[in-house]
Amino acid sequence: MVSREPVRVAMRDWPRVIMHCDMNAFFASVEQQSNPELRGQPIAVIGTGRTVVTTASYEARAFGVKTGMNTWQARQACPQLIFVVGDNRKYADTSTKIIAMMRDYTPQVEVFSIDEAFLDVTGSLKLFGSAETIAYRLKAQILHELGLTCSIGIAPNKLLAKLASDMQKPDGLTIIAPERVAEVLENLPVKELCGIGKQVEKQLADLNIFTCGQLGRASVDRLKRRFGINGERLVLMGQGIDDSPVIPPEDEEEVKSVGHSMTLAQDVTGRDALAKYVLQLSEMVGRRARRYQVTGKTVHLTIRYGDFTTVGKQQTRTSPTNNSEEIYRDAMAILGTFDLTRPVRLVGVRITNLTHHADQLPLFEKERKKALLAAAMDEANDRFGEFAVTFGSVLETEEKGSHVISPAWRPDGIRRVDVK
DNA sequence: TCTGGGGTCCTAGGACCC
DNA sequence: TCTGGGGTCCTAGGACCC
Repeated sequence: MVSREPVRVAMRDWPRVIMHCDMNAFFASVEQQSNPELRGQPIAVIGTGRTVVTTASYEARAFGVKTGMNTWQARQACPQLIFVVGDNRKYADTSTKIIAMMRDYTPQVEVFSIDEAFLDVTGSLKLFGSAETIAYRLKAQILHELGLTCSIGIAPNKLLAKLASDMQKPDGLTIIAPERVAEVLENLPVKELCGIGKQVEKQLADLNIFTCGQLGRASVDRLKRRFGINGERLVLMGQGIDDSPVIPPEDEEEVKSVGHSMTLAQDVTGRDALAKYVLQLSEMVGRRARRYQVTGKTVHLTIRYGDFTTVGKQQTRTSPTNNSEEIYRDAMAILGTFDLTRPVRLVGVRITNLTHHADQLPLFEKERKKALLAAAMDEANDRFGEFAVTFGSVLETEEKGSHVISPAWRPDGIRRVDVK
């Protein structure tokens, strides 16, 4: 069923041959490669401020260090743990190199996150022999050039390829052939499928559905009543059916929202104290929106109180904007409607309802000046680093938007990998 | 010293218009 | 004057993924 050793599977008979490649402990492995002293050591990649473990090396995992632990918990699990503050640029650069290697085998590469990708290699089999050959060559190339390992799953669709890549870690290669699908899924807990989280798992358990086998045999009508339009998809997932295509970056849908949020170093009370964070976030959002050439008609502000209750409000404008000051003004107007006598832990600003613009300047003098000023500030920021120049009190804040990192973080340029 | 950050999609209710 | 229904836009919140 699931093969550890190479098996000669006649993949040319498969309707589609999909690979999923998942980098092993990506951030931690990159750090261990760039600093030999960290190799073989238990390390945890973290952010700054109130942070959690983003990635633990396999050495650290052996002690029970897990993603999502705070630093105190991680230290408890492994006293000799070495903490490394993550470096997004480094991971983005490495990721870009890996994507480029993948594109040597097929243009059909979907960047799922900074450390995961799907490849549709159906059309590449003739040239390279088999998907296994491609997988081995890709693994060897990534190991040789970057010193990194990955786990690869090969299956007839994305759902199963992703499941397969998860089955052997690190450095695995797992094939789920069409004729083995039913066997693999029969006793597999539903939670193992990508798309089924804790809540769906619980609701399925209420219906006495625990395994994919049971899910696949469930009544579509019954699941539709519980899950609405997702009911049918769930049954199909249980059967291992998934027709979703591999979508290369150039065919990706346009981005639908742009936002930033930050957990503050300490809980903060009061509008005035929060204003500078809202300002900084608005500037970050505006700057990125301008870089993407999008404007947003709706501004969202999110607040998380010290007790972790999270509230948000949105406000739709008469005209879309990507101007930091305008975003800031709207965000502050929303902020004023919340109870700010309670300690606030997190603040977030986001714009949605986006319009995508061609490269052009506004028609009216006032708007044109604003846009030119913003463009000049963007250029300075790009050259001198984030937040070197801004219109306000951002420089007074201690936290320079410490961009806490995540393996799912999409670096600039990854979304739009050049075809050439 | 519990609990990060950036997204997408879905639901459900209300306003408003035809 | 009263009634129903569909479409669109908006808002709040939550599930889920990395």
